[in-house]
Amino acid sequence: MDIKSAEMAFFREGTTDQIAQKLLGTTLNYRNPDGQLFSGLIVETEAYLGELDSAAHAFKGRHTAANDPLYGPAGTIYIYSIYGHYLFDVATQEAGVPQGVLIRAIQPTVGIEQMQINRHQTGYNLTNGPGKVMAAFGIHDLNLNGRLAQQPPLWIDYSHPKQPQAIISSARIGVENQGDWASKPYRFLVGGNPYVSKIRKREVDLINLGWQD
DNA sequence: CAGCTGATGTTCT
DNA sequence: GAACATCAGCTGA
Repeated sequence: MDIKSAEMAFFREGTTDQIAQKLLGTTLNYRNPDGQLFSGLIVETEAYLGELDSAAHAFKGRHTAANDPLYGPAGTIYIYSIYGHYLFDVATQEAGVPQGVLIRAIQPTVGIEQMQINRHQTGYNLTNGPGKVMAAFGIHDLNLNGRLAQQPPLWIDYSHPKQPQAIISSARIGVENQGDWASKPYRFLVGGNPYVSKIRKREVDLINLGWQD
């Protein structure tokens, strides 16, 4: 199997909720037009299971210009704008199956100073929410919508994932009134990591940040 | 720190 | 003109 096949397999291997969990501990990267690199460990994801999922953009097969990337092959980037913010998703199944994973939070590792400038914030507030991640990277448009997340300039590196001590699941955020599936446990997070959105201070692991070793 | 609320801009009706 | 996979700033404790 060549590298391209291996990369595609990562996203197609398993159900979308399994992929959402496998993405925890992998690295999200972005190289901006000035050549600056931004990286962070993915610490929170949500799975959206397509046509049957009442909380998903593709519920009942809804297919518009805006959500078209969800129908692309595994690894297709789906950027969605909401309330003036931009959110990053990746399609997880074969073309025509509109399932995907929303990246909700990262633990920054590279480009932190520029992220602080882009966000006008410091500390855990830098990237502890889906709109905050894109803003930290300086992405405020749909330019990379529909591109592949297996290659620069916006890509996921899953070659040496960091291992969570524990993966916690809960109901997804912000979809409370979106029907029967709203309460299903399709949100996944690295237990104890301080960059997880809405985590309480007393639940944070300040020694290992929720990672093994 | 938790909880509430107004601002926000794109998409679809 | 409504809906929305959000955020920051404010309040009260």
